[in-house]
Amino acid sequence: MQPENGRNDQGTRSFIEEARRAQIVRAATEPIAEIGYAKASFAQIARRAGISPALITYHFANREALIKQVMVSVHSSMDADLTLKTDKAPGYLAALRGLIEGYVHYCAEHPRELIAISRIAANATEAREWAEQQQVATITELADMFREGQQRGEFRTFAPRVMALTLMAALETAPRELFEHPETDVGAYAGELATIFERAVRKT
Amino acid sequence: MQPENGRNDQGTRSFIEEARRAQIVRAATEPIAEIGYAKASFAQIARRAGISPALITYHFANREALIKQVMVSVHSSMDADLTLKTDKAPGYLAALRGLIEGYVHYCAEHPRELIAISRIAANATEAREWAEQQQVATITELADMFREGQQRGEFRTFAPRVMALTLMAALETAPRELFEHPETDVGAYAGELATIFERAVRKT
Amino acid sequence: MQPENGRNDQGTRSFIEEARRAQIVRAATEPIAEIGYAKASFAQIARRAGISPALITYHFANREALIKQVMVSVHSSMDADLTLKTDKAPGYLAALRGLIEGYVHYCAEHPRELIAISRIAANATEAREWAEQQQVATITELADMFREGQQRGEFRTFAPRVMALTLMAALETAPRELFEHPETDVGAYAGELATIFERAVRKT
Amino acid sequence: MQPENGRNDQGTRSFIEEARRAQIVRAATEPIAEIGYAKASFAQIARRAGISPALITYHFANREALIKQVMVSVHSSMDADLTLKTDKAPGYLAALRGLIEGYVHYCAEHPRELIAISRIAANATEAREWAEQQQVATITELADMFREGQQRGEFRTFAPRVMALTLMAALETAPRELFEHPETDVGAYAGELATIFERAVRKT
DNA sequence: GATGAATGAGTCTTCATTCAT
DNA sequence: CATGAATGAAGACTCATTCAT
Repeated sequence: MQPENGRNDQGTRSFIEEARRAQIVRAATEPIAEIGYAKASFAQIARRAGISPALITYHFANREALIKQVMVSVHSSMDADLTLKTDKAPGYLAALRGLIEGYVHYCAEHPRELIAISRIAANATEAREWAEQQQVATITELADMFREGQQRGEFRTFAPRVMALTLMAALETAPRELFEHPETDVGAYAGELATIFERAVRKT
Repeated sequence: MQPENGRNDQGTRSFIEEARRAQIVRAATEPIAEIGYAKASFAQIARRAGISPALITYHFANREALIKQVMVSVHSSMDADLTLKTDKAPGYLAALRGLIEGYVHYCAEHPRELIAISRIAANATEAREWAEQQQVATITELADMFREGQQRGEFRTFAPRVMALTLMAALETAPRELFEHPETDVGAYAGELATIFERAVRKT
Repeated sequence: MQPENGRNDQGTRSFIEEARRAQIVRAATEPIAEIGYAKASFAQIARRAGISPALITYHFANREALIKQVMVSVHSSMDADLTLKTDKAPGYLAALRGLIEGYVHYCAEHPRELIAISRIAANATEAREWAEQQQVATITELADMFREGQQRGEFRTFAPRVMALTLMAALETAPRELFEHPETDVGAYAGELATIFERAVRKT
Repeated sequence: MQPENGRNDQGTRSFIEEARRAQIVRAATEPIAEIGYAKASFAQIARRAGISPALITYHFANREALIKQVMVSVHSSMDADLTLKTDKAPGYLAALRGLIEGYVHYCAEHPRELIAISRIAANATEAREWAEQQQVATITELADMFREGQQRGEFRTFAPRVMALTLMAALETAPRELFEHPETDVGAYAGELATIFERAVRKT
């Protein structure tokens, strides 16, 4: 009998429950990144996790739910990592550079996760909607940051949303480049990218 | 029976044959853009084209062949359109601006096609390989353009490949934005994007 | 509009009609022998005949009808050939030898036709029924021949039907052997086979 | 999901797994014998087995695998049965008679199985290859037996291969005759057939 | 908690057959 | 007479999902 997908009466999940879910989510990431969303079947994922396919359905209501959880997990662990690195920058220009370099380095360390979520975003309807909301939020945050930078006089006048979109796009293209060209000098890549946007936003 | 996938002895296709192929390719574009590559089944495409699923197989050897043709068609009509608009720019900075603005305007006119090929590129093996070669070529061209601009002294010193990747990413994000926010002022979007890269590459 | 499958008001077929049918039947034989009954599609047959698949349906009511005609044609041309060679044997033993040797030589000359009909017999229901009637007739004839030979005192006492079945089987296995082992000495094969049955039927 | 076609880590199959496979193989035999290899679809077989077509794919990698298993199973159970009956014959003539009579009696008991494999052998590529190897081996064995019998002086001089082929053909025609004429006196049939070959091989 | 067995819905594809031209 | 275009029925096969154990 299903545990109403892992929640008991208090809506919480047991420890072991949570551990299994995490294991499955992790096991799902690689096949998606490597053979694509469509071919990453439960059979594939289960084999990699060393469990039976039926167990996936036991822990996740359906495929969409699992896929969405992959997105959520990758996003949240990335957020956790990046929040540590950025926050305490001395100004907006510096914060921008910090953000970009932090993200690029994160990409270099977790290429598969990020490729997986890009694959998911291109396919899974429900997960994409969630991701789009996230993205809307992120873009809004970035745009706000740009706007504030402009108000403080650190940034020139430009359309914050266009800049935010462009930055997002530039960041999201990093994982694949780093994955497909592992010889890339990550620090240089990060620095160049930061410089591009620094010049794009700064006055003069 | 099959017309050996549409080629007669001279390797040509009849007019009606060509028209059907084009119709099917067009009909395939929308579902791919809207519900994703994986769910755009023959049944979906055929329903939208008002034909039977078997007719698709009659005109295309298999799914991959259809999908690839979608890519090729979109690319070639885009190339045709863009080639007209660009070429005769008076310098590298102007060429860059012309390229960006031209592309953005094209996106505004054909958002579904471009979204479709981005979805395909994220999934279809054979079509992706073709698309990746195209992309590699495009990036190389862009990088070459940047390099030449540097040699002519119009551009500052920067890593051409990183700039090319970033530009590609920025361009490829345009269709979705314009599709999802139809109220966007296309001219302004194009101008802002061009300015971003202008500042990113120019000296001073 | 269909010519009621090639028959005009008098139930006859025009010359050209007949020629096409013969051409199609001939063209059908080889693919069946070579790639098997199941894979010998109209497309295959039509390509080999240099006509369109639709024309086959135009001349034959359906697949079964074509297949059956292949059987009928092969049988009748074989009968025509063998009748010439056998009839005037001086006795039953000699007739038996003549029959066997004639058949084996015919196999050596027309292996594909005979392989084709064996393939058909193993599959096509309607054609098989016709072939079985033929076979019943042939076996009856052979059995009658054996019975007469016994009455004339040329043959020993044995069950004519079992002998007839065995002879049929032995004859029908010849085409494949000759086709797969083209180096076989046909005359020797025919002689050995004739001797086997000679010894099986003769007195002492 | 699929049990990697029925094999667990030790390469073994569970009892229930094995039982289902056997059931499916049995269920496949009849349609093949009755309506032919080509028309014995998964749907047919599944209906007769009282299971869903998908379950066949669950237990067998693909159609070829199932078909081959039918061949293998029939052959092995026949071999097991015949080995018991023959072996201890006092001489080559007696062995020959024992073989023929044993086989004919086996045919009388399992006509459908033997008809099925003859149908398969005429069609299925992969299974046919396996069957042809078996047949080649059998013919070689028979030919060797004849050759030895000649060396021992029990048999007259004749071409062993032709005799072996003829015997094979005679044996393989038995199932159909016994199936279509159930009133046949099996013992008489077997005896007559044995006598035919006895006379064909013996000296004098 | 976990799984092996089973299935139904859905995939692409093949093919004989139809029909307007 | 002949065919290119088109289709419906059927094929094997995939896969997320269910359920008894």
